[in-house]
Amino acid sequence: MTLLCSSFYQRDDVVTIARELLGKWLITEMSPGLLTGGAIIETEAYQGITDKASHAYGGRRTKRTEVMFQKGGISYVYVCYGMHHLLNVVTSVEDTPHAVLIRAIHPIMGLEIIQERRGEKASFRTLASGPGSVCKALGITKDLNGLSFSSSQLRIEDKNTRIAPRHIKATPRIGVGYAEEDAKLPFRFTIDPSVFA
DNA sequence: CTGACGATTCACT
DNA sequence: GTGAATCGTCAGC
Repeated sequence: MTLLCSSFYQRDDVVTIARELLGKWLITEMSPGLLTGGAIIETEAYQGITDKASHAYGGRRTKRTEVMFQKGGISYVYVCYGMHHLLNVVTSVEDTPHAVLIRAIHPIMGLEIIQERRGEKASFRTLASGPGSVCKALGITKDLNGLSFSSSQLRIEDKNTRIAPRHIKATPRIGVGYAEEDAKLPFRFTIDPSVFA
């Protein structure tokens, strides 16, 4: 296993980072030995203060968004609709609040635990197929906000899975209709899970 | 202190 | 495809 180094996260081009996170493994260990994780198959880039879809748009710096202004390589976890946790990867350098939303993973490790967390009814395909369900599947809550992605509890590993650019689809982001012209930007990146079959 | 709303999910039609 | 659930966050008073 290989952790990503700080120079991966601290680049300024969040769109490139969002593309390159595809195929990397996101892994949590919420209690000792209880590993759950899988390969990232969907991401969205949020381009800091100039992006109307971003929580940091216009340089808005609040208690919640503070962690986005820190150095890249840590998590930004927040609650949406009062019930879902969403996980972001903070990128770029200090005071440049770029972030990548992890929207879906292909579950690989700790499948029984993931199924238990998600409930019996969830099919394999939907175990971690949205940003809220990714967090539920991996046990991610606000407790992990601001944590490094090189932690034992929360980590991203490079398994050297090569994703050909032609397998990456770029489309507009989900649920950001309020962002006016920025809502149309092709900042959502997906790959087909069959890559891992 | 208050009101409005959201980077969503799920059950149901 | 539609609508309800549900509460932390933040701007404004």
